[in-house]
Amino acid sequence: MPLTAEAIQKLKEKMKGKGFKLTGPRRKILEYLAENDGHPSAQEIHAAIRQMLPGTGMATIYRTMDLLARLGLVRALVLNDNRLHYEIDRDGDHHHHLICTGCRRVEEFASCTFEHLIGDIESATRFVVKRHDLEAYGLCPDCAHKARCAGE
Amino acid sequence: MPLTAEAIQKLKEKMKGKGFKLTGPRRKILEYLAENDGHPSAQEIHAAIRQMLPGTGMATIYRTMDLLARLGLVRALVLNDNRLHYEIDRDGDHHHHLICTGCRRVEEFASCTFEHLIGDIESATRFVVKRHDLEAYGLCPDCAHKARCAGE
DNA sequence: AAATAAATGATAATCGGTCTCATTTACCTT
DNA sequence: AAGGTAAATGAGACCGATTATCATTTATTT
Repeated sequence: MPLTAEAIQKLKEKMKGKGFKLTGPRRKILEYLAENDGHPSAQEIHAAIRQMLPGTGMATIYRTMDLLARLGLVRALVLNDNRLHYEIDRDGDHHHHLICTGCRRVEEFASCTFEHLIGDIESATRFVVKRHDLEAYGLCPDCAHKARCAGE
Repeated sequence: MPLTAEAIQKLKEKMKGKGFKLTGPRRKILEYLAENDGHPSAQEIHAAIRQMLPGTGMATIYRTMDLLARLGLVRALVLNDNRLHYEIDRDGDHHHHLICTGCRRVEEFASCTFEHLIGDIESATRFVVKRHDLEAYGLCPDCAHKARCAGE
C-alpha cells in the first residue's frame, strides 16, 4: 500500500522544515520509496531513480538515504546480503522481517511480543533500550515446498 | 565465564571428528574464543592470534570462522557496525544481544518467553523459520548517565 | 536577478571480505 | 619414524559496497 500524495507531501515538508534543500534527486527518491513498498537496496534505488533522472550518481543515493535515515523518514535494514536495504518509516508501524534464504523474498510480520520484555531487560541490565531489530531467516512456502520435493 | 579445558578439548575433537585438520591457527582461534568471552570481530581475533602466532593471515581467520560457523561451534553476529562478530556457541544457551550505541559495549540477555513468537510467525506466514537474530540497541548504564549529565 | 551555502556528479579512496595459487603441514600409511 | 596426499595456509590480487574529495551546479534567501 503506497503512501498517499498528502503523505508524500508531508515527507517533503519535513525535509524542508529541517533546513534541507528539496532537490531533484531527493524529491524522486522520496516519491520512489513512497510509491513502491519493498525493501530496496541502494543499488535498486539508484537504478529506479536513473530512469527518471539519468545522470544521478550513486553517491547521491547514499547521501540521501543517510540523511533520510537521520531524519527518521526511512529505516535501514540488515538483511544479511552485504548491503543495506531501506524502507519508508510509516510512523506507528512496528514490524519485523522474514527473509527467505531460498529466493531472498522479504515478508513483513507485525506481531512482536518483544515490547513486553523491554522492561524486564532494562531492569536486569540497567541499559536504556532505544530500539530493536529482529530478523527471522527461513524458507518461504514455495521454497519450503521445493526443498521438500527435492527430498530431505 | 571461559570454557573449561575439557570443553575446549571437546571442540577440538568435534573438529577432527568431522575430518578437518587441527592446525596451529585453528587451535589458537578455538582457545582464544573459549578463554575470552566476548563478541570479537575478525580483526580483533586476528590481532589476538597474531600475538601467539605471528604471520597468521587474515584470510585464515575468515576461513576458520566460516568453518566454525558451519560446524555450529561458533555463531556470527550482526551488531550493525559493518563487520561480523563471533561468539562461541555454548550449546543450549539461547540469548540475544544488547548493544550500547554510545560505547559499543555488548551485553547478553536471555529471552525465555520469546520462543513462542517464532511459532506464531510460522503459522501466520507459512514460512519455515530456521533461525532469527534479535538485537536491542540502547545506552549502557555509563553512557546513559553521561547523556543525562550532558543535559537531555 | 544575484548571492550564498548546500547538494551534486565524477572519481578516487577505503574497507570488509573473498579468491587464487604456490608452499606448507596434519595426519594417514607404511 | 619417513613418505604420500589432500587439506590448510600466507601473500597478495581482487571485489563490491560505501565514503571522501572537490570542482561545479542549484535551491533558496535577499
